[in-house]
Amino acid sequence: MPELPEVETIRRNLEANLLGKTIATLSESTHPRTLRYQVGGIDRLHRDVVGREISAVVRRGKFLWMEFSGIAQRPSGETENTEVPEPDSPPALCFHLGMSGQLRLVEGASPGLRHERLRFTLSDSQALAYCDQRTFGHVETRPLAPTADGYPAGAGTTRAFLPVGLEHIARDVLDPYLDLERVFAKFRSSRRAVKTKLLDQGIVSGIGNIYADEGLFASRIRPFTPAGDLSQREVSRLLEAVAEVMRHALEFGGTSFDKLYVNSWGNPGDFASELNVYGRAGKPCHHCGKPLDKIVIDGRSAVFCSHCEPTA
DNA sequence: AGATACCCCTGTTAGC
DNA sequence: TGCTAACAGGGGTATC
Repeated sequence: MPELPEVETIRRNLEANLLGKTIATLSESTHPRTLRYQVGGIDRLHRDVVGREISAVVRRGKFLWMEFSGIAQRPSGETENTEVPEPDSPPALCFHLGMSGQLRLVEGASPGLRHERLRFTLSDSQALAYCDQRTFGHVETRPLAPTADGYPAGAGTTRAFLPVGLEHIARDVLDPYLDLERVFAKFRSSRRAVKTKLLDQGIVSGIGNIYADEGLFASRIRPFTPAGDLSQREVSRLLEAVAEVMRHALEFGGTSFDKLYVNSWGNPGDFASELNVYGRAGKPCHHCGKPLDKIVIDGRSAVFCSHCEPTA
């Protein structure tokens, strides 16, 4: 289940291997759910990406997108409709991996991977395969528009352009331009569980169930504490704890808890063995040895240590 | 606008 | 042993 560290691991894989390359072809077969947000369907996707040179691989929270250079390199024989001028900036190719999406770098002629939904072959015989077992993920092109705050849109770019439709996704917990005052205000004004607020991608993005539980444990805050009961200092400590766990996880290549997450080379991350609480309900706390508790908060499981997380 | 419920999907696991 | 039911997860949508 890819969260920020897993998506960032993939982003770095792709950035190191795709910059400057051109998308040569796009597989015709796909899964309808994968393209459910693609305006114009696969034909439009094809038109938006084939012949484009990848100029950046960008991430905000759990969303990933590729920017293309301005001039399309159409295969010979295909002509552009000169009645319609190229826009200043081509649409971005956007990915959300959901809980089982994978972006894999493979040989262009290699056989299809399990649950492969799309394949972009590249100018150099490589290909990018998009796989998704549970089809919670999606792929689509979106026009770019200036960011509301004027700062770079996310990790991997200095350009302040965000795909249209992602404006509601807040900056993530590792983003230097995250609006902390807004986060504090959103927490302060809510009676909902702090864990629920952490998972709200419109407040601060990139956090899923794993890193929410781990961050709460690290900052010794119980997940069901009403967000508004926390002091600004506590919220600040919590966000820093989440960020620290994520930076640590990034060094391990992310968390592969149930083998659904692998990097672009098909390799799992190594952070699962470092987890303190997620997936460890009933097992002894690594700090105090007491069995970890598991509760349900707003429909999501939450594992915590009632001894080590005293703030309630 | 915030809270809430529900939906999508499938491989794995728990329980009978 | 073999079946069914529950479960996991993120985010979009609809309703209040």
